[in-house]
Amino acid sequence: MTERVSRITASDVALEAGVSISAVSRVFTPGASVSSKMRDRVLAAAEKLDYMPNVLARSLMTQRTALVGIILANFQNPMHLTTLDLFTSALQARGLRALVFNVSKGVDVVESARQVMQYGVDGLVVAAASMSQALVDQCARQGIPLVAYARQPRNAKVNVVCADNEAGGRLAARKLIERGYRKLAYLGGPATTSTNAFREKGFCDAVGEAGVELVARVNATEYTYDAGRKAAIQMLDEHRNIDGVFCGNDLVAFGVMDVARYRHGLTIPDDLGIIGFDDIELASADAYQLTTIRQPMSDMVQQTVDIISQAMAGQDSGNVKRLLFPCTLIERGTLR
Amino acid sequence: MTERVSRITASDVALEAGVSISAVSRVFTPGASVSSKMRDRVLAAAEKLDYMPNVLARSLMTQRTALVGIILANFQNPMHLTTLDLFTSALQARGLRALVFNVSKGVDVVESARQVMQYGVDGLVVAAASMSQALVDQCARQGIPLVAYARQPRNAKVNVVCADNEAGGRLAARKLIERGYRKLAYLGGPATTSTNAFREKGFCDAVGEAGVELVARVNATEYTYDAGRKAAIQMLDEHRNIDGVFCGNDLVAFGVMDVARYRHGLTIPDDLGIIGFDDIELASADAYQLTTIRQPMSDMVQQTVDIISQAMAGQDSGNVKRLLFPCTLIERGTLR
DNA sequence: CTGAAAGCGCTAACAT
DNA sequence: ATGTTAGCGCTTTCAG
Repeated sequence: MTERVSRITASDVALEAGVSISAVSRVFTPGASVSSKMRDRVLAAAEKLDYMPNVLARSLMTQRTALVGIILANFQNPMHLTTLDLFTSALQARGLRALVFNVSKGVDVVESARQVMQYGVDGLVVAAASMSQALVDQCARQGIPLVAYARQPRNAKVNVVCADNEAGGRLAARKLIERGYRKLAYLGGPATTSTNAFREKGFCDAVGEAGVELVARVNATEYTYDAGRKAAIQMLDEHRNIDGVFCGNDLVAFGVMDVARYRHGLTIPDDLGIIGFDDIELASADAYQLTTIRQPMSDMVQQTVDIISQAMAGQDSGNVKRLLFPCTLIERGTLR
Repeated sequence: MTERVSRITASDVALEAGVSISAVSRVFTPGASVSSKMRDRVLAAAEKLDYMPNVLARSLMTQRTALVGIILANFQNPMHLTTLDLFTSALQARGLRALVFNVSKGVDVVESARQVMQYGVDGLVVAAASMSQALVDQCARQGIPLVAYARQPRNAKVNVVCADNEAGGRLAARKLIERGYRKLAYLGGPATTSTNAFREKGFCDAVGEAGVELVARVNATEYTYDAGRKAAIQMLDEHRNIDGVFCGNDLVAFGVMDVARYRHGLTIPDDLGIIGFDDIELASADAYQLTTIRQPMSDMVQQTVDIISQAMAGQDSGNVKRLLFPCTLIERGTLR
């Protein structure tokens, strides 16, 4: 019984307005060349029939879809809701749409990328996930701008927008040492992630250079509270003398703090100093008051979208960009 | 210098394999009718040229895009990262893709819906955002399945998948009363949201029916920690005798707990009982150990995707579905 | 400024 | 089972 009326097309509007199809097309094409008389007639007919151009059909001719693929791993880290928030907003502000792919649960990044490319995306951002040479090549071949977001791949031929995690690690080390902590530990995120690698390197290098003892160096299996808690239990049980720890992210830091307080009865920041990473909303909660390192997410996303839209506009300088954004320490109450 | 090679098309493959274009098309069409000899030749050529069919061109004929629009407000509530996680996964599992729209910051839902429809989406889910009659009508007219997710609109003519928030509110009230709390308060989310309205109604009704005193009835401006904290400061300052509060969500509950503990020196659960909503990861953190109400998100998302894909398959019974999912109480440490 | 005609990459009858 | 022929809804020369 459902009257399955197919969508109104340009020719319907043309008929209604008594003009040609091309006329309709021109009215709906930004850089047009239409008389105001024509525009009014067409617009009236379109309004009446509730017409909207079919972007897909259009893209077949224009070779532009205004679609930007976002491949995101790690839907566990609450920070990435902000990532998606910022990306969708920034894209929408430029008239672009986000085609989101989830590669969390063992989904193949390369396969996802292939699928996303079948939609003729005008750009691709791979956020917090690794990517293959094949993917990079394919994008290059098809002239699709590709940017690795919040990731520092080894591959030199791809745009990178990322926090300067290594500098962030050094910053954490310097601050801990400056405040008198002398038995330091690193409790990072998954060993496989590039964020972990750089934060760890920066931290450990700076600790070593200062001649301070690095008591432990552990990885949580995920960037989550539970994983942080589990890792902390093991680490703190084994090394009772740790007095300062730099954590892979805020969630992991919360896990460490809870284990320290509720399992070992330690006082923060006197017995144990803590630094996190990301500055999520709850970092400022009274229960944690976490001193942490913030990355300029807004700027990073904006830059990413800029790179993509510039490349789309053909203002592509051709050479890839590697943008590392400085992190800042947000002082709260977990350092003495 | 960049050799802007346009994408490989079916005719390129046909040429390479020495067959017709239709043959190529058939090989890449699931319900095919191709000899294995042909399939091999085409596949070999496709492989060699790295061909992938253009889904947009295809959808022009098939009238299917495999695109499902997700219009989401409230990118502040960390629970919705789970929402997006589940939706993208469930859609991908069915070969569908998520076209995500952000209507957080004063973006018009109806306008977003129009834009999303220009992409010829096969389905539309409006998550945690209000929708207009116009949108409902337009979807109906074009035969696009539409479901309101985590929302209970007044409009009767739209599919609804939502937690039974009213029952959840009653559950909270009963539990608080059962544990001996007698000066109750409701500290909900934004007054404009349907979730708040139903949770509030259920809670207040049940409190009233039990003849227990409802001391305060307040709304946080957002479903966030900060908003919860602000509202709690005011509420707890004004009403010192409150001994039990049901919160709009877990984040708000954290705010209330922190104000109670760190500003008023109250002990939870002895001086004050707390119940939250959502059961986010941190609800189980040692620092909070929040007793809360969980909605079956997985089931809800699965049902939503089912409704959409059934409608797409034409197995549409025609009548709209209104599914209210039961909530369950997760006991931790904020009730005596 | 406007209309006619060709064609974007693909699928779906229709023949063979 | 395969090739041929028409389009899907739109943009874009090209004439006028």
